[in-house]
Formats: sequence, C-alpha cells, structure tokens
Amino acid sequence: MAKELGITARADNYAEWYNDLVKRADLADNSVVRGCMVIKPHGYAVWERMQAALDGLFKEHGHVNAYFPLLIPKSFLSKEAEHVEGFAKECAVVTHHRLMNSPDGKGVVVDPEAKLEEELIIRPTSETIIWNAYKGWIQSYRDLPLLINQWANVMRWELRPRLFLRTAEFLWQEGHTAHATFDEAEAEARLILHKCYQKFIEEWMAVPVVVGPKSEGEKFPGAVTTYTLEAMTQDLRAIQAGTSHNLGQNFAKAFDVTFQSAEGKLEYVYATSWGVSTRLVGTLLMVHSDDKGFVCPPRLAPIQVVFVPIGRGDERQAVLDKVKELADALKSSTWAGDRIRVHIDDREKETPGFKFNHWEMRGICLRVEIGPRDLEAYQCVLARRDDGKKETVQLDQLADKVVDALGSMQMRLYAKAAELMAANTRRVDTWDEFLKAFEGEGGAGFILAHWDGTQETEDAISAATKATIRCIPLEPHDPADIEPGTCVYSGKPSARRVVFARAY
RNA sequence: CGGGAUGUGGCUCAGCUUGGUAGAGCGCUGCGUUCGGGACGCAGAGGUCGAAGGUUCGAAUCCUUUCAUCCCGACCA
Repeated sequence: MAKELGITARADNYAEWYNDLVKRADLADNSVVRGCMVIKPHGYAVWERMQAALDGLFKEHGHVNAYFPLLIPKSFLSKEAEHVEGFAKECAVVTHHRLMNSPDGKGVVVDPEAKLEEELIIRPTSETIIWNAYKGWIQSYRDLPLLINQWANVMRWELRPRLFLRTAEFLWQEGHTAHATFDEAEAEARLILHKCYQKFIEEWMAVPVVVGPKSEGEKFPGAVTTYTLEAMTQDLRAIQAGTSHNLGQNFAKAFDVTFQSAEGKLEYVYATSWGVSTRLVGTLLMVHSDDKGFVCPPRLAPIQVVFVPIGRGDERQAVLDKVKELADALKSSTWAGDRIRVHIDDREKETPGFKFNHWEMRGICLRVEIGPRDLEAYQCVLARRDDGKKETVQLDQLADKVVDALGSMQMRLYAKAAELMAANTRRVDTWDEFLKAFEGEGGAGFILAHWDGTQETEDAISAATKATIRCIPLEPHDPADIEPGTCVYSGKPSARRVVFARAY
C-alpha cells in the first residue's frame, strides 16, 4: 500500500503514527484554540459507549448522577493547601463578564467596567465546589454515605497537548462520595478501582492494567491514598487509565463538613473522589491499533459489522436487497447483551477496495463482502479487523459466525495486550542495569525494582532516567516481589518492588 | 516559561537565493466509463501568499515589526 494512502508506521515514528491515526480514523481534530479538541462523531461515539458502560457500573453500585457548575470562586481553591498547589499553575481564570465594541471600531474588547468582584476559576476538577455544596447537605450519619458522580468537562491549561491523551479541556466523570468512617471511604475507593474501573478497562476496553496505590510523590494533591490503573502502550510506556482517591478528612476539614454520629458526636466526614476521562480513548488507540488504523474492541465499537455490497448495474440491486435482508437479521441478534451494530456502505461512487480500507482505518470489527458470485453460491466473505483473516460463510450461518467472531476478537485483543505487557515487565536489581533499561528515549516497559520509599530517591531516579514510579501493585506479579530487598538506587532497605516506567 | 523552526487553495508542499502580479499532487464539484483490496477520462470550482508597515515603476520573493502554529526541553490525567 502506498505510504500516502496509509498512515505512518508505528515502527517508523510512534508519535506520528498516533497523530495520523486520530485524524485518519476520523476521531478528532485540533481546534483553533491551542490544546482544545474537536471530538468528531466517530470519536464521540466511542466515548458514548464508554460512558454508557461506566455509568451502568457506577449505578449498579448505588451511585447517582448530578451536575455541579463549571465556575468556581477563586477563594475555594485556597482552602486546601496541597490541592491548590497541585492545580494553581494550570487554571484558567474568568475575570470579566462583558465585551464591548472596540473604540477603534475593529472587533470587540473586554469591557474594563465589567471586572468581576471575585474572579472565577474554570474547574480543573470539582472537589472544592462539590464539598462546599456537601456542607449544606450533610448533617447526620443518616445522610451518609453520599454517592454522587458527575459527567462534565474540565480544563487544565496544558502546554503540550496531544489529542485525547492530554488536552486543555477534556471530558470525564468525577465521583465524589462522603462516608462516616475512614474504612468505608477506603472500601469505596477500592470498590470503584476494581469493580468499576478495572472491570471496565479489562472487559470492555480489552486492556490489561497493573493496579495499586501511587507513591507519595505521584499521588493526587489532597489525597491520603491515590489508586491508579496503569496500562502499557505499544511503544512500551505506561499510561494512567484512571484514578481513585481516598481523600480522608482533608476536604471535609477544608470545607468544614461535619456530621453527627449515632452516638451524638460531631465528626468530619471521610471522602473519596475518582475519575476517568477521554484519555481512555487515547489509551484504547495506543494499546490496540495498528498500521492500518484503529482497532476497536467489539464491546466499544460504534459499528461492529459493515456490509460492503459489490456489483454494478442489475447485479447491484439484487446484492443490495440481499444485504438489507442480512443486515436486518443481524441487527436483531445480540452479543454481550447488546444488539449487534450494523452499517451498510451502499455508496455508489466508491470502489469496494476503497471501502475496505476506509472501514479498516475507522476500526470497524467485521466486514461482510458480498457480490454476485457470492449470491449465486449463497455465501459471503467475513473479514476480521484484528488479524485481517477472511472466511467464506454460508448466508444462513452469518449471524452465528458474527457472534463468534466478535467474542473471539474481544478475547484475542485482551490476550495480545496482556502478552505484550508480560513480555515487557521485568525485574531489575542493580543501578547499572536500571540505567541500561532506560537508556535511549523510548519506553522500556515496566521495570519492577526495589525502592527505599523516600521522595529523594524517587526524584533522583526520575531525574536520571525520566522513569517514574507508576504504581505499587496490589497484586504482585510474583510473590517474591513483595519480599524485602535493597533499593536499586540507594542500596537502603526496601519493603518490596514497585513499578517504574516512562509514562504518557 | 527557555531553545529551534515554519506560516502560500480544504490538506501536503514547490516558487523566494537572482522582485515582473501564483503552481503541483491529493481532496472537492459535474458528466461518462468503472466496481472481488485505496479506479480512470474529460470538464470545473477554489488562494488579496499569516498580519501591519517600509523599499521599489512593480513584492509571495528584499527590509522592519508583529501574530500564530509546530518541534525539543521544565510541569501535568
């Protein structure tokens, strides 16, 4: 295939490949405002599938949705010292509320008369505005737990944006819960981590993750514990797919949110917050896609099966009639609890070959090719996006074959990603070896190494290698990983191995 | 915020050194022939060359200023 028709190969330039992929798969575009992204219908459809699945999981565990405002009084951010330090550098600030015609007649200017009494921050996250509201909602232990989620946009003024992976404005969900005890909050943070995020990422996205707390240096500002789910991209970097925080009483104290216990005592509530964002779309792309474009796991694919009718003239109509009949039958079949999502590409001006490439680029899972010859033989050709294999199928078996193929594709994608992760996760015991692992610019997989637990060591390692501690796995790869040893950098005692990697 | 580069139809770029009033490929529109892995022919549409000022008979091209974007570093989901 000619290069100009395809996209940059992963092996040639991974970053270019990713940019090409997002654009050519018709997922998103850069906006005129730096760092902002236009999510196109096809990309948004993937996000909608993600939203639907996650929303279902949250609700299954008793959470409800609400919406809190975009604008936050500046003073709210000064209430939690650590928290503000984490976000202050990337906040957009609203200072005025009116424009006027420019005195020189050219365009509009900010009306200096319309300066706000108190400046407003465009939310980088909603902890502060939500905890201010919760203060009014919570009086008694009977008001707890409070289990609320919101789907929203947030803004963090990013200097180096990349579509989906890091944009100034992004879409996400943020859960904010309040509890009577620390243990309850801890259980909530873990519940979301495993039963919602890990389940969704593994079962829907077909992406394996390493799960566990962040180090002190990497945790969310204002959290007691931050849990993370780390995936591995095809260029062997780590990418954080989601976070769940046990916030302890930090925000309750900052916003003075107390409740009266059954014993009549006044106590600060315990909190969690947790989120995943449109970055998940970027993660999905990074993990599964190939040099022919987007590869989408069937459970998230906006279109699972595309029909490409072949033929012209009189033949064309006969083929098209049959295709409509087959597509209708397929649409009433189900897989993974949903109706199968089908599209017929009946455009007349494009050739079949063009359509094959077109839909492969966009990540449609299965393609049904059917032409006059097939019609005569009561068969069609079923092509898979993941391995490119084609199979001739009797028409009356199509629905069964499609269901089988979707299932095996979902599993195969997970297995392939898990293999890559396993093959690129290794133990390193000496500083020389560690440096060697991270020489060069690219990703080096997940390195399991001993760490003395200090911030100084973490900083020194990161300065020397650009690798950071991604995660302290809850489930060790090997029982030996949680045995004591000596720090790979300082030689001091270490309780266990942690995961180091270069990250997105 | 520091370092480097680039701004020319929708996209990728040529033209600039040596000033003479704008081109190619792709894409787009129409018609016809095609149709089992990115078809072809013919006919079209589309650009005050990032912006402002200057030099000149004449500026995409030379000079000054300015804006924007991209890449590389420090920070982040």
